[in-house]
Order: sequence, then structure tokens, then C-alpha cells
Amino acid sequence: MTTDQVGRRRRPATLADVAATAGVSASTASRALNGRGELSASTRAAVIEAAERLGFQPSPLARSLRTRRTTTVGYVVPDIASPFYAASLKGAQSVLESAGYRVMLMDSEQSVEGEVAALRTLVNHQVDGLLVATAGVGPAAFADVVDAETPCVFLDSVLDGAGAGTVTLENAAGIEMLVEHLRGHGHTRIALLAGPRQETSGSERLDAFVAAARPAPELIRTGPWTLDSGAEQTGALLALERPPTAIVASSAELALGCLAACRELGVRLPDELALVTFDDPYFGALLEPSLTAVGYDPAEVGRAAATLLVGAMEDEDAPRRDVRVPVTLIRRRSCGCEEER
Amino acid sequence: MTTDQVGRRRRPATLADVAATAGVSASTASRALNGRGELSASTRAAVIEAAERLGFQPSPLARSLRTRRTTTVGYVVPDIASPFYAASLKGAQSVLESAGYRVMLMDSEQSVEGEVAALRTLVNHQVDGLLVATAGVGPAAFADVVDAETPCVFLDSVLDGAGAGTVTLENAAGIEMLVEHLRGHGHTRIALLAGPRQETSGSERLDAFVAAARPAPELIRTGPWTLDSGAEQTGALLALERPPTAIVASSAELALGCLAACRELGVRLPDELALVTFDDPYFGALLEPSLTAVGYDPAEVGRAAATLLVGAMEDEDAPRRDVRVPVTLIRRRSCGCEEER
DNA sequence: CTGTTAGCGCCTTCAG
DNA sequence: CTGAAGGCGCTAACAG
Repeated sequence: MTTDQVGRRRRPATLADVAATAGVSASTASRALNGRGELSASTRAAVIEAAERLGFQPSPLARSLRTRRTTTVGYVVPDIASPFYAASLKGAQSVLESAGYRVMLMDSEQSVEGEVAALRTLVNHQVDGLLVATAGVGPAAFADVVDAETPCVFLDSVLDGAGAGTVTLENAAGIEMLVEHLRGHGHTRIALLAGPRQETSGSERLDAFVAAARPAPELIRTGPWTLDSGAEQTGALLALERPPTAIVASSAELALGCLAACRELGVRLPDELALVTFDDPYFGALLEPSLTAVGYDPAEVGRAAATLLVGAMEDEDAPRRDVRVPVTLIRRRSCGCEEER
Repeated sequence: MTTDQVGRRRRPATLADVAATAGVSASTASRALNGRGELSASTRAAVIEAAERLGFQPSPLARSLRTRRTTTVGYVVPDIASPFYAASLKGAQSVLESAGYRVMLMDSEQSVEGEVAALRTLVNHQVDGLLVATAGVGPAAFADVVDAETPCVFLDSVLDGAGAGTVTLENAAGIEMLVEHLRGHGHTRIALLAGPRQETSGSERLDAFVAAARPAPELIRTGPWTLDSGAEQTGALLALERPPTAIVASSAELALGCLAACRELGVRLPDELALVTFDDPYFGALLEPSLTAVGYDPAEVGRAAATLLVGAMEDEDAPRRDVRVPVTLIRRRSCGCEEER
């Protein structure tokens, strides 16, 4: 397949070239190639043959300019280096590609300005749809930048009632599993390393924790999703007059920070402190102690979001849908369990 | 800034609109906005004001169609979910964006066909340049798909003499440090968990190891860059009649596999077996034992590659350059050292 | 069933 | 210093 009989064509073949060699008009060639309209089998065959022989590839630029469709969707994430977003991107890519769309990725660098800039660029490029893991842009600013008729699916973090749908994790169920499990180990004084309240996963996990654990106020520590923050908050928790006997981390990063702090302070897990976390990092089994966590398939988040988006793009008035991706509890040693298998 | 006086403009303002409101011709408006040609300060000001008032954003599509430049570069990676590629993407993004380019990401899914498809799409979209971490496409196939005048920089894995430059890590120096360090601990029977020979990092690390350690042939085990492979090869090494006393892993994944295997087999690190690795995963300090590794800044790989590419795109005949990104040794406990700080 | 015409939005000669 | 004309490559009306 890689051996074309091309002598290094400088200017790639154009539709006009194809039409000429096939001996038909440009419009006929276009029709044949796009399977539009009725036309005789013989001319169609001739055109297709000519196109193949010339290695014709229609210019997406010209086509998009004419049709006002780009078959491209924009994907905005706060940080592509985060394993979660990287994995969900892959999931989204796979379904979008099989549906004939390309992906244009933009990293908002965790800032609202970055996000607005990204959205602006994408809209300017006339993407047919948007996949957004928002870094916190407000509904007003969003509506200001994104035309109302551009379908948009939010993932991970939701922007109130906007968009053609949302995909989030079963945050509440996950936190409940974690708290429940710690209860089973006899813990009653359980603390939470919480993420930012502005983000859906932050607030949902926090709320679920409050509902499930009914904690004393000082046992809730909020901060960004970083290892450093996790370490710092853990330190504060441990310095309490009555420190917790168990900690629930709202994310893997936070749990890692907790781990680091405990190591630093000489606190032995799980004997002196139990730890469980939302998010199961792929190396969770190799940590010391191995991490009991709530896991899920991040790629599934991307797939679900892309599926929703494709639906919205193909069908003008597809119903708005909100999808939850399921989570499961993975018991390991940091909670006090014996290692499985 | 977010409060435009727009009443939900359906059709975005066009250059013609701007020209009309400014009371000049389209060509003049174009000149004013692009700072091309000589023209009176007053008209220029009028045009700019009109453009701002209408919130004019030139259509990249139309512009590209006309100018044959897209200010877009394609980025092809084997797997964007890999932390290394994700981080280098971020590095590349940052310099490309400040140079006025956008990035179009394609994931080759580790396969040559995927890579060829990705390159074809990118070329078809008339990207101005290419950043490629090849999954193994041959020079012939590459030349077949990518026009010779499209600047291309290879990173991580190099394609013989092709392209406008390459960016790789100091593979040899890194491996030498690792071997040297193990020697310092008294090891003489050192094994290597090697990556695929076809890839530059695989072969360079292998060659450096052979040169530095002069190992018995059975101490070299080749396989893909996966955790599973690392575990499997470690098992084989440990089953040897005369097993190694130390292992050098060619990548973090392989080291993690080694760790998993040792845990499985009840081999205690670093007492019964020392382990060091190329690649310093961000959680390296939290593993048990913490991992002695050769680290580097993956974002720097992306930055360097992007810088090279921008140079090649701006300057027709920029000299071909090959950049090496430096690496450093991070001593932790898996080699037998006491933890630092 | 097929050809002709007319742009999509922009930039770049070529005239004035 | 400015305007008019033409066309990048493609598709969608409109005729035949």
C-alpha cells in the first residue's frame, strides 16, 4: 500500500485534476466521491479510479470553508499531563475517530483565562463540537464565547445547566464505599482530604463524605488536588488534639501527599492511621502500604462523553443526557486489610 | 472583558463587515489588520477600531486556504497516556503557542499503521510542521507520506537521517551513571531490563549498558516497555543458575514490573537484589523501597523539539540540529543507599 | 443524469 | 496610499 507510483508530486492532486483526468466536470467528480445525488455507475467508477490513481485527498480546509463543518471537535482540559485527562482523551479519541471526527486538544493550564482563550480558539476554528473539562469558567463567560448552537459535553466537572450533556463519576457512591469500609475496620473518627469546592468532583465527594461520616468540622481539610496540599493537610490533621484514626483522600494525588507526610513524620500505615482514596493510580499496589482505593475506567469517561457529543452533533435535537461512570472498591493494605490474592 | 455588547451574533463578523463599517475596501482592511504595506495612520486606526467593535476574528480556514499556511503543527505520539509523552506535549505546547502555532495531536496507538494514518491526516490538513515520536515507521514509508518540504523534528526515537532535527535524552550517560553507582555498591553481576531494540532509547540504553557493564549475555532481557514485561523478565533473571545481584531497568515501567515481581517472589530489595532505573516517576520516593533513578525533565524534551521546529519553519534553511536533554542521578534506597535528606 | 455558476472568507497581485 | 479583481479547493443551487 505504501508504494504509490508517485514521482514526488509537489502540488497534491486537486478535485479539478481528478475531474479532468476522468473527463467530467468538477461537480460530477464531487458527487461521485461523496456519493451524493444520482449518477451513472460508469462515470462514478471513472472518477473513483482517477482519484485513486492521482492519490487525491480532498482538502479539509476548502471543504470546511464551503460546508461550514469541520468534522473536528475541541477538547479542553485543565492539564493533559494528568493521567486522568490523558486517559479520558484516549477514550474520546477512539470513538470520535471511528465516527469520522478529529480532535483538537487545548490545555487550559488550570486557569479560567486559559480556558476562555482555548474555547475562543476552538470556536474560531469552527469545531463542530466541544468536550470540556472545565477549569472553572462561569456560565456567562462560557455563553459569551461559545455559540449556543455548538454542541458541548462537559466531563468530570459540570457547568450548571449548560451543554448537551455531562459525564461524571459516581462520586457519592465511591465515597460511601470508602467510609463504609473504614467503618468495617472499626473507625469512627474519620477525616477527609477534600479537593476544591468549585469543582464538581470536589464538592460531590465532600458532600457525600459529610452525609456518610458526619464528621467533626475540623476533620475536613480543603485544598488543591496536589501532592503538596495532601501532605500539608495531613500534617494539620495529625497535629489535632484528637487526631483522626483514618483518612479518606479525595484523589490519588492527595493520598500520595498523605503517604509522604506520614513517612516524614514516622506515622506507620495502616497501624497508626488508615488511609483510603478515591482514584486508583496504576501503581497503587506497589506503594507501601499498597493503597485501598475506589477505582474506575478513566477512558470510559472519555468514551461516554464522546458518544454523547457525537449524538448531539448528528442529531440536532438529541435529548440532554447526564451519564455517571461506575466505580468499584479495591481493597488493599492501607486500610488495614490483608493483601488480596 | 467578557462583556461584549453583542446580542448573540449569529454569523461572526467577517472582514467584509469590518471594511464596510470602517468605510474602506476589504483589501485595505486586510492590510491594516495584518500590518502589511504602507497606509495612512487614520485609516488603519479606523479599521482596527471597527474590527474591535465587531469582535472580528479572521477565519483561520479561509486564511489558510488562501495563504497555504495553517500555523498548526502536528504532534504524533505512540501513546498520549504515557506520562512522558503527555509532559513533553505540554512543553511543546507552551513554546509553540507563544510562537503563534496551534497543536494538532494524534495518537498512533503504538502501531506503524496508526502512525502512517496520523501523518497522512496531518499532512492532508496542511500542518506547517511535524513533531514525531515515531512508533517505528520506516524512512521510505515516511517519505512517502510526508512531503519533503514539511519540517519535521523527531523526539525520543529517531528516524535515521530524516527531518529537520532530533531531540533525545542522554541515554548513554544515564546508563553509565546507573552502572557506575551500582559498582560503587560493590556489584559486579548486573543485569539489564532492556526495551525494544528498534527504538532509539531502547538501543542506545542497551548499547551503553553493554559497554559499561560488559555483562554475560544471559543478563540482558529484552521486551516491550511494560510493567508486565518487566515482571516477567525479572522472574527469568531470578531463575538463573547464577542470578544477578543488581538490575538496571531501562524505564520506569520495567522497574515497576521488577518491583512487582520481587514482591510476588518474596525477594527483598535492596538487600537481596539492588534495583536502579532510567526514568524517575514522580512517585518514585513513595515506593517501597524508594527508587534510585536517572531523572530528567520530560517537558524539556518537548520544549527543545518545538524550538527546533519553529526555527525550521521560520527559516527555510535552518541547519539540522540534534539536541540531547541532560539527565541526573537521584539516589534513593532501592540501590542500597540510605535515603537522602 | 450532468454541466455551469457562484460563492465560503481571506489575501495578493495589479492598477490607479 | 487605496480599490478592484481574481482565486485558494471545494460544494450546492440552478439549469439543461
